[in-house]
Amino acid sequence: MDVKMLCLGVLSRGESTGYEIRKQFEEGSFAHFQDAGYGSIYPALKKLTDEGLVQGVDQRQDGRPDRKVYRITSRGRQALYDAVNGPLAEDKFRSDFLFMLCFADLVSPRELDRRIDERIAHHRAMLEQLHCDGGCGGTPAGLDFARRYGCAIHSAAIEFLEGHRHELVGALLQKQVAE
Amino acid sequence: MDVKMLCLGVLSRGESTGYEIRKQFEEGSFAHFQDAGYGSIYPALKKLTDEGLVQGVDQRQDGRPDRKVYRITSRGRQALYDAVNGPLAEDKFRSDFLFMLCFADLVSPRELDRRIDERIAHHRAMLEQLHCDGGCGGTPAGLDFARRYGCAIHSAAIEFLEGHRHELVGALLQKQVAE
DNA sequence: AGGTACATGTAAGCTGTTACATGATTTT
DNA sequence: AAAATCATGTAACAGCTTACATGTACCT
Repeated sequence: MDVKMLCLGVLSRGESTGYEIRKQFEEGSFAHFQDAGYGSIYPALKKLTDEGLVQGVDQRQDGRPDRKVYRITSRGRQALYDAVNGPLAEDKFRSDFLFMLCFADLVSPRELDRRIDERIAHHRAMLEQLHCDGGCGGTPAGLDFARRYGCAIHSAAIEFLEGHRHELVGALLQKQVAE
Repeated sequence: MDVKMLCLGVLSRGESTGYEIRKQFEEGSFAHFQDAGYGSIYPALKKLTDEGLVQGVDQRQDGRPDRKVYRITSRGRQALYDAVNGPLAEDKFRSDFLFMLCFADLVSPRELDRRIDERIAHHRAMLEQLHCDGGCGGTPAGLDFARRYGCAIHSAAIEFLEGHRHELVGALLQKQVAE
């Protein structure tokens, strides 16, 4: 799914602006498994407009910058339907943190410990975010399932890191003494 | 970390060819959190050679195509050290599967069920792969930790999907009946 | 006879990131 | 007075993917 499809997905839940769509990927229900910045969202909305999948209407506001509210078209809904029912690309996951862990022997145990703390804090923040925007009755079942899936993964990560960090740091400290 | 650093990481564990490095990202210890194809590995090795971080030696083989064996240099080791101790980019995770789940109401319950089966099978395959290449005594502590981290995450994903799939499919079936 | 594994590389293209440009209003 | 929020967009660049080009040997 490219940024175009992601925007279409957000717009299928209701009209929105480029700025608001961005927030969905930063804080909202999609934040834990997708990402997109202004530099990809605005061009995507333009292309979607050219293809007739969305329509944008300028809206004047006083005190605030004008904004352009986008709405999905019926052709847009069809395109989303096709994409969701078509073949899906495999997950892509890249983690500098795990890469660093592979070469943990190059990092001081103290620094490693700090980084693991930071990492756990990050997972906790994600968990809180995911717990926040859930639960309200009107949420579609699939969206809520994806949210709870995210909770499960982040919880498991925290549990693993808290349960096993000492083994890693311990092993590295011992190695350091041996040298 | 770009593909250059990934190659440097693999080469820090011992000399290797482009072809073999690729396999590390497809089946080996890095497969669960990084990815790279020939089209990015070969150019990366060339650039690393130009920068003096690796050295490549041509090796003739009979019956098989000649190959070029790369070895990390001391400057290469320093560069890896710097990268691992420097600031790390945040994890990047994009999942078409989770995106599809968000719009599960657009997919038939039957098809959804099939896709969840497939997904669970995929996680099981990853788990098996991760269990395989682990455990041998000589593995550095960090590499093994990253491997077990992967096991924890994939296990949690399986557990969640098996434990909650019926709620999702059930909700969608009910909705279908209601219409 | 056809598929897979071995093995290296290039070129074009697609996608997304980063930095820039602009500017009012509200909060701290 | 400074920083954050609201708000849209472009241009240059970096990075990775895909397709192409080439060829042997082994397995079914």
